[in-house]
Amino acid sequence: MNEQMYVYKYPHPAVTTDCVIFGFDGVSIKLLLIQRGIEPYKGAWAFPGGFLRMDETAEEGAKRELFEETGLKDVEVEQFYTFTSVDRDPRERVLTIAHYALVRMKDVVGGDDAAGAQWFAYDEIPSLAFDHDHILRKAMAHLKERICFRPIGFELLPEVFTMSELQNLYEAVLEVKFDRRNFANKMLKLGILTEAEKRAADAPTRVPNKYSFNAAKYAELKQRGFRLEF
Amino acid sequence: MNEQMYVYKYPHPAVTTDCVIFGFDGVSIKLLLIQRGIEPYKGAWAFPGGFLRMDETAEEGAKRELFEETGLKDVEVEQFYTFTSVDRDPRERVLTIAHYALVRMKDVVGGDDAAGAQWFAYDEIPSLAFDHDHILRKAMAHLKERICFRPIGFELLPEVFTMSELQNLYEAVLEVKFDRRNFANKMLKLGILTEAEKRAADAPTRVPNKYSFNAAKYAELKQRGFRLEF
DNA sequence: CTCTTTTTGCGTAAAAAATACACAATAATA
DNA sequence: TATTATTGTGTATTTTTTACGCAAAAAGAG
Repeated sequence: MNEQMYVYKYPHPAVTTDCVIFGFDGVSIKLLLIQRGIEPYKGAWAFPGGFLRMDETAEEGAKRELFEETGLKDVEVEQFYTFTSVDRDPRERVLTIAHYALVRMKDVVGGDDAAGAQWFAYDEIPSLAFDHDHILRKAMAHLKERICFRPIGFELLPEVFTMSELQNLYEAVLEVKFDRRNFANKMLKLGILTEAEKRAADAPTRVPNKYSFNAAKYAELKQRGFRLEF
Repeated sequence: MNEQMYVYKYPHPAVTTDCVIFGFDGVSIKLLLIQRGIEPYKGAWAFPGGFLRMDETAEEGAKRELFEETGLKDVEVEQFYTFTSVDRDPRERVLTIAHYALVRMKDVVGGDDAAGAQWFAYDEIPSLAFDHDHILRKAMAHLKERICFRPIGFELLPEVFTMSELQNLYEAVLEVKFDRRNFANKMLKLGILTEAEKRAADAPTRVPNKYSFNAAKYAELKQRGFRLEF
């Protein structure tokens, strides 16, 4: 235990990072929360996160905390907003640099294990610690915007999926319904889908076609962006 | 002069806010810079900004610093990214919460007066202090994205303007050229333009039509967003 | 096991939107 | 005074979007 103190000539805020982690179970969007073990808000649910260290960037800090609290690693997190309300933390002035990430739900090891990390559907989220309700709303809005500019399926869906699953994902995020044929046409025209396991043409069995993402084209579109109009 | 010190149990970063201010002179996009009066980077050009106070949000701090350094007030600034590289400031660990705003150039009082604030065309910007080159690139990318989702003309153009001026603005930001008739059609269809000072139909004088923004519809579109495809 | 409901594959016709493009008159510039 | 650039005006063509029906198979209900 060391009693070192840090002294500055001017007041400094504390800085934390938080991670809003989105998943998809085939039907609806889920969020990964942890139950706080310490005060303040002990016992309340919150987004994984914690104090930034002096030798790491915000992104590095977000990834580190995410791993420590949920076991998730090798996740691309992206900063989306810094929350700076003066009284958002009862202890002292604390800013939080909020990040989000999309993950396959099965990649989270102890879904609801000892780690205390657990998935919640968006409309079943309990009251959250700090201003995390606010962060949640902003993150959701961010995801809604993002889905129209960059593909998001690769990170959220299993390797191989059906067109309906993809459509369900888009409908869940955007909260709208699409015509199934037009949706498929639009997606296929983007050129990021590969038809996987083509059914034998002679087999008249009516099983949904399976698709996977063409990683190269997906990455290119994600990089370059596009405009999806719905 | 007070010698007060601020003591924390854990190290805290310093936090600043910066403002990237965009203007438009009818031909090209301009940015408002100030010349630093103190070390580090004394004499170098930089975006207006400074240390966050403990009793203000980032947005409030950004506006305050902007006013102090350039005289600009009543400007809507919007946060777009927080820069957290470990060594971005030689003095100590400093994060900066970067904001941007669109203003009419004439609203800046002493354009290049004692205040030391001055407009620079994007491609004539000198080497900047800190990591402000980096901030600049990110801000520019941000503006490019934003122009496709929200109208930006109202903040940058004079009250009354011609269709060519509006087109020049879009071409300058997006670095492309449009067919003048198609551009006008697209803009008019958005419904945010009002034809100002309609020329007498009998006056065969070939002077450009003047437009202004319909503030209500502009605000609605800005709020709701849209998708401009070019 | 049978019946009902839902999902799937397949493609086209109609409507809407985007694009390319010409000419004559005026204003600005050389 | 001559040359160049800008402005107003509208249409034909191409491309994109949208709405939509049917029959077979799978899944679910009873």
